[in-house]
Amino acid sequence: MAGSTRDAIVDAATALLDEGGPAAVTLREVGRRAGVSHNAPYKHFADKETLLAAVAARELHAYAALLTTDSEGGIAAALTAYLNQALSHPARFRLVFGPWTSDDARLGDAADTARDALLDAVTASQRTGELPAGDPIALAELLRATSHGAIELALGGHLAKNGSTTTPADLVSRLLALLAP
Amino acid sequence: MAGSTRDAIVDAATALLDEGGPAAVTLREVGRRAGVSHNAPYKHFADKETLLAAVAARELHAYAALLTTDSEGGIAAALTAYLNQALSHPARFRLVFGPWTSDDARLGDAADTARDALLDAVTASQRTGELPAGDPIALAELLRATSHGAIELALGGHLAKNGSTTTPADLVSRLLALLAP
DNA sequence: ACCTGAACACCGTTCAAGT
DNA sequence: ACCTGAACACCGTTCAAGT
Repeated sequence: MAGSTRDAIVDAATALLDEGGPAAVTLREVGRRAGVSHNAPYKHFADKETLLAAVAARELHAYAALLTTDSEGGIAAALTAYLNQALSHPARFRLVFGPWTSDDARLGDAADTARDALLDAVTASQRTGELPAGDPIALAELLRATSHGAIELALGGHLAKNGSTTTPADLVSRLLALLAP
Repeated sequence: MAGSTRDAIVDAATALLDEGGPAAVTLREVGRRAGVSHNAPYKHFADKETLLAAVAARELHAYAALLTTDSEGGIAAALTAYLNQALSHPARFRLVFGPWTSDDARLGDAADTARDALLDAVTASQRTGELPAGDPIALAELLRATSHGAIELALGGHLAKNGSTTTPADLVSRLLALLAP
């Protein structure tokens, strides 16, 4: 079972992150859950940050897969899948797009894969007329910015305040309506 | 000098946050810089999180002030000021809109003040015709979501990649152009 | 009311040693 | 090649005591 311990470590770290945020991810508890000693992770990852980078990379690949699968339903379906994944795994979302001191190569590659998947969904939707012509990169960046901001505001409780019942999906829908040719 | 020690503590925490991110804000270093012992902060704040909440509340008031002052130049000027403040103090931005386990009352009030200031800028711009009629709250939320997402992507290095030179200001400008009546 | 110094529990990381 | 147990430095927090 090559990499079985490594996988168990990443699984444990992801579960702890989901349960209690970054503060709950201690190498001691990770080791305990993975059935190894508290410093066995150092045989697989340089340090805690590199372990978290592996968790983030895995999540970025999940985003890429979602965007690819659901882009057949157009950009609206792809973005809906993106929002759902982010909102149901908030700690992972914040980890992925939070501050990274070291630039792990795997993490950068995973980020590129997710970005490319969104770009493909945008160009496909331009062909079907769901989105207007023009630079697809700029279009993808605008869609992503609004989606991320909506997610962040929702996670922080800054949305749906003072009688407002706005959801991230509402904000993205409105942007798509503005963009529609 | 009532509150002088307290101010020195908040100042030191803010400076450490700017210099090295949240990890650099240790109560021991805060105390050292403020000229007090490493646990004097506990006489002014319940714990580290409450101290950081004070830093965040202060920054939120700065956002509110910027939005109020520059809203005379219309929503474009107000949002430009917002982007500039966020991009020049990235760690504070992430602290303010990051995950909060406790809901400090001061922090909630400060967030409301900033949100109201943006809302005022929006309604003013609706009067001058810079923004279309319609629910100003929904409009403010859309503008804020796009601004926040653009800031987050820029801070994470996900913008201006692969030959793209997009800035947060570009994305917000594009949204404003789409919204213009 | 505000502050200090010692102490405690916990965590990331390193090291010598085992298989 | 992978893992363990002891050890070190550092941090948040608490406590008894001082002014």
